[in-house]
Amino acid sequence: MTPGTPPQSLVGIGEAARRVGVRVSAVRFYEAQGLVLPVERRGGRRLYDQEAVERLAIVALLKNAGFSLAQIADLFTRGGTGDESWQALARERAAELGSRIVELQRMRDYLELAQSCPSPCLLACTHLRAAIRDKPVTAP
Amino acid sequence: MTPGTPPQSLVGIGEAARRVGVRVSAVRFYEAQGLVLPVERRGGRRLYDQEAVERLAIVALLKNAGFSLAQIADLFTRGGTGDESWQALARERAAELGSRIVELQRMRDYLELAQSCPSPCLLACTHLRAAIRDKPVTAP
DNA sequence: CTGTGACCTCAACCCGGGTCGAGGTCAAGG
DNA sequence: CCTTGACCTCGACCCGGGTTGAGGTCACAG
Repeated sequence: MTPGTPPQSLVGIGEAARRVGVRVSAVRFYEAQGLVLPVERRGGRRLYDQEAVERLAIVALLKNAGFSLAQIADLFTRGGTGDESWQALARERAAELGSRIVELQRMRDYLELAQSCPSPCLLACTHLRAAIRDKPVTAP
Repeated sequence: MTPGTPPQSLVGIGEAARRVGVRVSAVRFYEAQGLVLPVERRGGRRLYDQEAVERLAIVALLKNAGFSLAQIADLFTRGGTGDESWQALARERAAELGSRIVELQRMRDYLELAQSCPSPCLLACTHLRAAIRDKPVTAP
């Protein structure tokens, strides 16, 4: 073996899934969707190196952040330059996340206000009523 | 007609849905799930008053904030006092929302960093790699 | 009287994102 | 030798959250 190449520590699908915190079935599913690949197969079995496990972890991370599998695939398959670069897409997504965050913050604020509301039912809570009156409930 | 009772302005399901920004089919679906009810039916047709439309709007709002229909139903059907009060549940949900917000903020920060990353592919982006190394990628 | 439009019910279907189970292969250990 | 455990494939199934379509009922306009 060429010197300087350590054992690489390949792991099976079970171990890979465990490390990333997803189920084995999900890993296979992601593979079927083209999101992740084992570095190699030995006797039919998938083997993952550090790189591949990290890729899986990135999928899990993005998914957890609310991206759909299709969006993740899109991020992965784009090139690094131009208008259609992955950076451009990342910018878009970051902006979307930004507005999502603002929405959630408003919601959290309402819920916190609501905690000190004496109404016997959430539906009677004036804070929540206020929340919906802020929005285009009664639209154009 | 008793004096002092204005026409109440009842609207049909189409108008109610339009005001809240959801589809008619979704309104019926929510009704089937017990989340919302028309104030009355005339000749089989659902009629909604301001109150009912607001309730629908609250459903839409909560859903948009990431609550499942079951969670929303739970919020609605709880009483106003004690350990199982809707306020208590609102507190829990607010806390969950809080951690969700933090996660999303981290993700947004990573994506923003990533925009200035020269890698030809997102998978090579060191910022994102950093993101996953912060987490329990390689677990216990 | 006949459209047209808004509404009704009910069952079937769709999509995303997986999960499950049957039936089979392999390697290592007792 | 035989079991055990981890893995394989493939097709069926599940759940949430709706959407669609067929077939029918109204009310009002022309």
